[in-house]
Amino acid sequence: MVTPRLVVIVGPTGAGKTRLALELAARTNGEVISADSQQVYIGMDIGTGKATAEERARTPHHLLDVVRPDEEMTAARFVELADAAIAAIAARGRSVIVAGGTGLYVRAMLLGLFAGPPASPEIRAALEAQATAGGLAALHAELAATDPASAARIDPNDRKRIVRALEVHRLTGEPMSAHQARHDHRTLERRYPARLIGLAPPRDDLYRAIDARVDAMLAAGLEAEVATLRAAGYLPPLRSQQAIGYAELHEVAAERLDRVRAIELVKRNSRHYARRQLSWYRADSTVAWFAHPDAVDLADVERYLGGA
RNA sequence: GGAGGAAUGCCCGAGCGGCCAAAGGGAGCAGACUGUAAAUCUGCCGGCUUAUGCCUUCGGUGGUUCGAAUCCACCUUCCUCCA
Repeated sequence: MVTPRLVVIVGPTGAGKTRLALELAARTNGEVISADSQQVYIGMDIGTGKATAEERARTPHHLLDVVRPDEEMTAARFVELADAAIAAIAARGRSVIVAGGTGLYVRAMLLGLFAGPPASPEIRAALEAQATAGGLAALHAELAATDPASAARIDPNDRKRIVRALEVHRLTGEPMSAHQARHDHRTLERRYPARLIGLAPPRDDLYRAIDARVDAMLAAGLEAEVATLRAAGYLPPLRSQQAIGYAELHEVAAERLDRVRAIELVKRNSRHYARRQLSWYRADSTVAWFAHPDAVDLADVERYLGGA
């Protein structure tokens, strides 16, 4: 059995990835896999911009609603689930269309992650304690001693990466950089043949679309969605509740932030996020960019999926 | 009509004779990213393609001074109080 070809649609929020994915799926008898780190959460529909129930009824979607908001989600887990979904779709003889907003997930799916250990809550807690006691600088110094290569690449202020690097070292007795050297993204072959399509509208249009999208989410009941999440006990310290649109509205619900200001912040944070997405994908020279979903040559993509 | 106060870079805002192209924040722009990634982190941000370099800035004009965003005068606009 041959590995299925993938069409992967990437780009910032609000660029029209979902729309394009849907069009492509309809046209090629395909199914959609969402490569989005927030759409995986059950009960977070409006704010994460998930495909609607009708759209999902028409076109099967995968990797949506796979974990509760209080569960851990990781890139590795995403890859497992995506692999299973891809295999299942291919077995049905349908085409696979990936719509990805989360760069790390897309890359992990295409290139894999180094064979390292999963996160260890105990070690992380110990490391965090060490950081609060001796300062982040002390942790970075420790990293410099055990894994100079990683220490050189990781900024002394980048707490999360310092912790992960130290964690990998403690768990495997080997520097993280050694693991990474064995799993070099620059030279690795893709796990699936894929065609990457990037959507990048002119900046002004993108920002306007993002603002409008936030207003539409609010109109669609984002606040009620947050209220439901709260009622279920899903509150901010949770990673899922730190998602843009949710974090700000939780603050409003807790009466710590003015609603109008919160909405401004959601828009601004969405813009910032869009920029980060752009800079992630721009670094990938294999992406073919289009300013608008309509600019994509669907027939050409269809041919690719057909094996041409 | 009278008495005070304020005008700073895209925005907010510090500065109150030299160390100021001017703190800090925001916005904007660029980037990093290998199991928290909608997270986390970095850089740029008056102009000059690079700069320990040059040029033009702190409402306007004119002064004082070796030297002014900082002091003085007048003008303009805004704010507060009295009438």
